[in-house]
Amino acid sequence: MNNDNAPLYVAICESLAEHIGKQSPRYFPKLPSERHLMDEFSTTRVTLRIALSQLERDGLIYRSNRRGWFVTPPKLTFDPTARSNFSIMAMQQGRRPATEVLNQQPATCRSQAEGAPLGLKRGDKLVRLDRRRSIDGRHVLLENILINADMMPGFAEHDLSTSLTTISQEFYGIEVAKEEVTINATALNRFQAETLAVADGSFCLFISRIRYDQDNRPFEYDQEWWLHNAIEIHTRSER
Amino acid sequence: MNNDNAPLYVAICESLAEHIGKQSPRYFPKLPSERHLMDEFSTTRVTLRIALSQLERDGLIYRSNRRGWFVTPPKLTFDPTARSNFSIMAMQQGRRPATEVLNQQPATCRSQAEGAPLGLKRGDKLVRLDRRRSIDGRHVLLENILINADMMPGFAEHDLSTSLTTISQEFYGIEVAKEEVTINATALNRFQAETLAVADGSFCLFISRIRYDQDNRPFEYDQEWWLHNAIEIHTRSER
DNA sequence: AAGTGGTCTAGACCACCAC
DNA sequence: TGGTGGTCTAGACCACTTG
Repeated sequence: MNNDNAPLYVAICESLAEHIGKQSPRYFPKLPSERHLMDEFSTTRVTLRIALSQLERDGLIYRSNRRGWFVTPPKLTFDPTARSNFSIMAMQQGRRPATEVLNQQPATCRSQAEGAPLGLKRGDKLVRLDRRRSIDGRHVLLENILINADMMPGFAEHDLSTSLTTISQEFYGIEVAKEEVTINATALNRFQAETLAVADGSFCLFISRIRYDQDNRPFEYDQEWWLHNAIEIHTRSER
Repeated sequence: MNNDNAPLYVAICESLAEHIGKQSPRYFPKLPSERHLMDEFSTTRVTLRIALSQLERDGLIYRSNRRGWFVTPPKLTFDPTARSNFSIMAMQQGRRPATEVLNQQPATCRSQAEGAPLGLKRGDKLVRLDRRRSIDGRHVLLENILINADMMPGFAEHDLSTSLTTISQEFYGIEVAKEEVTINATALNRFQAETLAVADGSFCLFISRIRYDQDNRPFEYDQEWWLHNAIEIHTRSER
């Protein structure tokens, strides 16, 4: 059955993975407790947790902080270059999206470094916006957004739980003419992990984006941290 | 100095991270042995390894299998939609690239599933090509490539450690007219990890790519596993 | 041959979540 | 309030790398 020379934790992984694979593709239950699983596989908690961490890396299971381990739902397919947005894409894929505004403040640029992506200097006006987004009730994404407030006066008075691109278009006539996207694999810091209710250091995809208008002026800088098991990026290029 | 309520492993992370940050940006040494660090921080190996794993997730350090922990060199910036290739991009960024052909065989399609990305049926001719690519002597990328052999007869007779796109162009007049790219965060399996000389289950970015020619026929299916700390994806889209 | 990382055991205490 | 996950201790043996 199992490769005899493989470490114990690999055998546990395989056994759990097989078991999860048999589940209904629409049912994503909590796993039994660590102590229960430890007994089941006749091992210690340390070893069991190595196995669980491995399955977490593979993306098969995830943990909700202090609540336990759960089977991971399917990833959301996301095209960073598409003329779409989070909510529309989620609903098109039969999922239930939600957006919460965590923090929303008209402010001024704190430093040269903060303003650099938007070409702003210290003291220039901007809007800071932090949002948390969920799929089917599970928090999957944290966003820190900076907006050039001089280009869009009164921006913070709109309902910022909706599509920012739509607001830019309809109220300010600003279109996304160019976009620069950067993708990195990294880990959540303590605060981010807490906000998403996952373990400190959870793996994530960090996507940052600078949006330029028709006159090639950067007007929005977007930083997104996605749980690594919640997103698949799909894009296409024609030449 | 440290947050008193933070777990010990977080304090160890911070201390090591600070120390690494002070290093020269061109020097990427091996860390002291785990037992040495365990003494230095007056803790046990289990706890120390949690800290090291955390720094590994952050991308600050990596491990070379059974040889120890090392400071991570800068990431390679990679544009999957650019008219460029691995070697050119690496050299442009002042790095020393290398490519090894691990396996190269003219063969036939084994199953419906294997041939699906290229629209091939069981028994159709294809070329299987596995390559390993390195930056400055460090293995960072594993590739499994399938090529439609009927579209490019004798493909396997070329030097397949060079740019496949160039071979397609120069010998068969086939250009990349469209590309579909998928990016997932996942983990290496045992075999892949061994081939890259890293620990089983190392975190990676999985990039798959289907290339279509001028007549919209898929001719190459490329699967790439990048060490997560070796690559940053950067792309731009104009509208 | 010595030392290293990879794996594993058998416990422990605490803070938090769900009942 | 009981059980859970989060964290930590103090050992151990083995396979492999390095000198």
